[in-house]
Amino acid sequence: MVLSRTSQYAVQALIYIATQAPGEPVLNRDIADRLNVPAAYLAKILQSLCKHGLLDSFRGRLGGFCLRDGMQKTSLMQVLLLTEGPDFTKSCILGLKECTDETACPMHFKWKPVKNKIIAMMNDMHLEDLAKAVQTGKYRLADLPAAAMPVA
Amino acid sequence: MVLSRTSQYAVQALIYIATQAPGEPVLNRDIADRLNVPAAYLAKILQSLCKHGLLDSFRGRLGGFCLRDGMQKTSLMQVLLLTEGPDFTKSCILGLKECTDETACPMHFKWKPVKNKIIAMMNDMHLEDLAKAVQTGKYRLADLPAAAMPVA
DNA sequence: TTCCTTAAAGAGGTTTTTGTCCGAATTATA
DNA sequence: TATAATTCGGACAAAAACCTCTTTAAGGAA
Repeated sequence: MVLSRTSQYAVQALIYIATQAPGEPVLNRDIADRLNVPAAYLAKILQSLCKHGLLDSFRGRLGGFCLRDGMQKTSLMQVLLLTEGPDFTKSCILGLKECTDETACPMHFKWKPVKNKIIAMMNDMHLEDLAKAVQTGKYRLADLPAAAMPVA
Repeated sequence: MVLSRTSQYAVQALIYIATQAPGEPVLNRDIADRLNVPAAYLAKILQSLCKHGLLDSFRGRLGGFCLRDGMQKTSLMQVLLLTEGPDFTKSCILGLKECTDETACPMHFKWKPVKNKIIAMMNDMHLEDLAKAVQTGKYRLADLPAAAMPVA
């Protein structure tokens, strides 16, 4: 309804990494297993997050990914601007290229405050806090694995 | 950010049709021109809206599409449930299949009220009202045509 | 009846998103 | 040094979303 799958994977992975001991690289495979997400695809996403400075990566034995120093405070908005693109906050719900208070689509003034709530929410949530929430055990980052089915 | 292009085209077209004289079929071509949207694609969308009972269609001369009787009161939510699918209102922002108050993702309780605002908004807006808003001339359904560029 | 106009239907094409695979580079350790 | 473990980079593949084309059927008008 709001985020691409790529964004969802990125956010899940970042939160998961933020729950792990800082400075201890986390394996792509472990993240993928934990989130139940395609590993090769996730690797691409993590690489991209590295290029954008959110993560550090280490090759070879004991390699993996960890949050770049200071990036625990990253807001979801910062992440989404990378994964959804810089126009993430600018979109008209009807798809008009130009939709401002002056030249508005008929939904503009109803949509605007809601959109602003979304933006405020994304600005308000930080990896750190989300990671802590997960660490309490009250919240889940991924669906539970399906129960093993008996073989007919 | 929220709606597929197909949904955007559908909503735009429905509002446009609602601005036209009831009972007077509107040509697919006219709608497409007016909204600056691919005509053949729009035709598919309108056909689907017919099958779902929002529109009536007429073939041959003086043919076209018009709102089915009574459908001026259709809410955007009704439209979006058709174009985005029945899970439109159920989605977890992180993509979890199950994300409820009991088994929640770490964003759940922040996202929930915002999602409910979106749902309320979509339930609140009806074709009729949006059409009237457009008829005042204060709101636009499509981008203005690009100004003709001088040739070099 | 014949012609023109229109939507219907279905096949197919393109683009974007999502996902896979493989070889190369890098690193710790035995 | 050799080996195993890991990310990197690029090419490729599959699926979904978006869009086009062609033919057919239907309806109104000359």
